[in-house]
Amino acid sequence: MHLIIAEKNIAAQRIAGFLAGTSKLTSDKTGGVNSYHFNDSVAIGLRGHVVEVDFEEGYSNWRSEVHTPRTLIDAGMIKKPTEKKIISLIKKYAKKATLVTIATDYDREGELIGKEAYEIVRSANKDVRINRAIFSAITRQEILSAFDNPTEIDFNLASAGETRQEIDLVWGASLTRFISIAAKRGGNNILSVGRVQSPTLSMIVEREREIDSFIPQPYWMLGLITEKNSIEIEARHTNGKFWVYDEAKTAKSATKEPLLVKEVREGTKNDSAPTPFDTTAFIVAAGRIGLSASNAMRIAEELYMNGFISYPRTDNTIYPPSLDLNEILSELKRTPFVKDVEWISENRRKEPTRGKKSSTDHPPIHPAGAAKPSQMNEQAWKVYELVVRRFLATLSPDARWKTMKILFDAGGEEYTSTGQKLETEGYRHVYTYSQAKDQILPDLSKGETLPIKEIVLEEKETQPPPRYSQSRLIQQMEELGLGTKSTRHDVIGKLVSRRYVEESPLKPTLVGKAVTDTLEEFAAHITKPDMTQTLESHMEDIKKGTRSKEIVVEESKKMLHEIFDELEANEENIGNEIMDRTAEERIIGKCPVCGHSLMIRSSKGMAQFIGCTAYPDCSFNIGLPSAQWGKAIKEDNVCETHGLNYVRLIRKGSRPWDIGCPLCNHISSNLESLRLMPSITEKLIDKLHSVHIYSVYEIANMDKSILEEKLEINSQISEMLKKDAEDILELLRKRSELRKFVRKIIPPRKGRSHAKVLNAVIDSGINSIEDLSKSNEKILLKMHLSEQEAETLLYEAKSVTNKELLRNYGVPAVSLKKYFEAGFISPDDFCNIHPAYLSLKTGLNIETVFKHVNLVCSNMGVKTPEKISKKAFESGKEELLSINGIGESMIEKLFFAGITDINMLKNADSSVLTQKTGLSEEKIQKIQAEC
DNA sequence: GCAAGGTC
Repeated sequence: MHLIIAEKNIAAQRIAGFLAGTSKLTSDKTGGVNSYHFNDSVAIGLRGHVVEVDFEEGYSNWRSEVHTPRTLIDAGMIKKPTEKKIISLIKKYAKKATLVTIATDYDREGELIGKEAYEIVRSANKDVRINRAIFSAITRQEILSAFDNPTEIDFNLASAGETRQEIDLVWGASLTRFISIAAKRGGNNILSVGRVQSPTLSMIVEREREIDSFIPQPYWMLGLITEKNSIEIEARHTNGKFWVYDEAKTAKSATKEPLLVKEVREGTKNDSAPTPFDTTAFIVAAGRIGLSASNAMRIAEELYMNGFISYPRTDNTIYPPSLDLNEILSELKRTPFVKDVEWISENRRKEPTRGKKSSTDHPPIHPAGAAKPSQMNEQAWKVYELVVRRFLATLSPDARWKTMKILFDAGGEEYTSTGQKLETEGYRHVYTYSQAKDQILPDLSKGETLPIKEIVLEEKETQPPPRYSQSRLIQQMEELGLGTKSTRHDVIGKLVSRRYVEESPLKPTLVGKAVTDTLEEFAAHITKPDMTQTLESHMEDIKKGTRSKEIVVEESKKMLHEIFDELEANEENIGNEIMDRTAEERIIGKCPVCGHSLMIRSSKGMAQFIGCTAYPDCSFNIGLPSAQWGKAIKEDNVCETHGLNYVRLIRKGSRPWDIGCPLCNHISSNLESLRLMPSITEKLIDKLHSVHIYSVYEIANMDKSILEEKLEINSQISEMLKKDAEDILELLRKRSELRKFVRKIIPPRKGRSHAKVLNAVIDSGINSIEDLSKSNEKILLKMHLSEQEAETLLYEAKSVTNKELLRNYGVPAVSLKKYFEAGFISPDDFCNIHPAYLSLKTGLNIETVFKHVNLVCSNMGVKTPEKISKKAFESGKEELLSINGIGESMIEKLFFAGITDINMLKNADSSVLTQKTGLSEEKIQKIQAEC
């Protein structure tokens, strides 16, 4: 059997399709992994890398005293399977295979992925022949030829890839751990370092430094406006920027009529049709139509999966000869772009345009199938259209512009004006993304004179360089060789999620700057693109066989050790420096009480709050929602009233929660509860606010004398306020308990949120679970509840309240559970139902039951029933059972009536007993007679 | 918990 292993499922499917030809092709799914069968062959797709490198066991604890970050440098490495199902399926087929062909992508990572597959095959089958098929496009022609002329795996090339993996892991992991530990950061706040991310961050930081240190220079621009045939013409002084005002002014005063046309230069300008899309060019073009890099890639991936466009991750800008451009064109006739396709067939250029980079991995991004707008959403359609139009543009002729440049003389001062007109539309007919702007000048001829309508002297300023946009940064990364076509856009996402940079345009945060500066000082190598460039050249040597992986890795490790010498000697400084510089990230303004700084802080667990840096001298603080709702971060906006930065809670995978000004939020969220205090007045609230007391909690917990002093009130009022505050706190506590309770029991339904039910409950004066338990179903039915729900809620409320009451009376929880299970849920049950019956139903010892009944009754002020000893109780029961006609079920009824022995039965009044037991008088008299 | 590289 012939086993074919491709890099991904779709590739396996398409390869199988081409190889099967007219033979029957079937597919099969095992454990979520597809395989494609034809003749005696099976094709399976990997999922890129199916194993990953990691450190051997024992290095997972970051804070280990023994395995410090430095020890990672020389730690052993293992390959961990990441796609176990795929691996086991490959092993299964490998055992039966007589030939295995590795058909992964034709680039370095593809070769490494191929080698990983090779090793998996070998582990299951020592002898099977394994060859390699190479192709740059999954077209029938290329695939058939690749399988007709197989080669061998290039182990040198794969080894170059492994070198990269090891160096990346060792540098990345050791430095990430070191710097995170030094700055005391863990969990979501680690400070990551890497060969690609750190130089990328450094570029953003460097740009920000240029912007910060930029000193704008004033300059002046001189221009004039003239006119011919009512067409206005603007002309600029040929000096360009005047750096000295006086010079500009002199030139302006010298500018005099007549305005003489000195020269008219006409020419043409070629406007080349664009080259085929590689990933970077695609991202840039998508950026121009308003898509972020990651969105563009996500959509392109979708279009690829649905067969509308070719593989979107490529470095190639030259169509391979095997790509049938005519076939694509005829396919596109079935799209709304049919008119453009027809135009191409009449105007097509001889050869398609070609870019500078040809690579072996995949063809440039091109349309792969016809699509209609109804098959996808609007954004996806925009992307599809872009790919189609770009493809058509690469087959279109260049555009041509007619240009005109006029030189004027005005009293010895020279001015110039340029115009342009699209002469040949060319590719612009189909590629409509940049508008062709004509700037038409009227016909002018040498020697002609014109009037000067206006002379304009404008003061301007030089501008700092702009911050990077995502696509500009991706272009820059590509130029420097950082990252790959598949990873560049992810790197930016990584920097954002580490909170090193903020998006659009990219701006470094304090953390980003601090980390970059530290690395530049102590580990400069990893902050520069040179590291990648050197690595690339070493990998080239490994591929050629002139250098070994071992030597390259060893050299790299040696260098990293030297860096660690410096780092470890300065660990404390490095940590303090980063912590100091990033503290500002959490300072949101001045403390209204003492003027020191207010800072976002977090305590153990999930609690977070805003506190004063002068604590404990100043205890001003504002509580924030728990971090489970999101981590509090400072925003740029500042509250006009309080001068504090806004705060927002961010959590992965959810929308951010905007708190706004934390003090405004604090005030408004506490106002309602302050107003619940009976003794409060609006005037008093203003007074409280003016001395920075905002919550009931603060009043309740504040020293009485301090409260008097601050509010200038007497002891009587302060006492009242504190009493009120304590009551309100208790009320709020109970309400919050009630909320939780209702939430737990009543499921939310459409049109009936928990909030709606809860508001109705509180509005009707129910403030605690206890209130609820004393309520009735009629009231509850008004609260958007069904009868069933009202009943459940009432029952649960009673049960919770009673349980708490009985616990307070001293009934132990374990016994309580038994009473509840038997259906005795209220204190009344304990006083009204005879202990004998309670004991029988719960299985609890009679003496224990008496003890509990005693506790409950005395607490409720009810007389306790007369005690019976265990011995008397048991013998009484036996006596009763010995009477003819008394069985277990009648014992239950007798116990319920308080009859526990023969004597009591004999002396009982039969009519009373009838009532209590529900038995007929006749029957009672019969058993009484048996006694 | 760490990198960068595949792919979904």
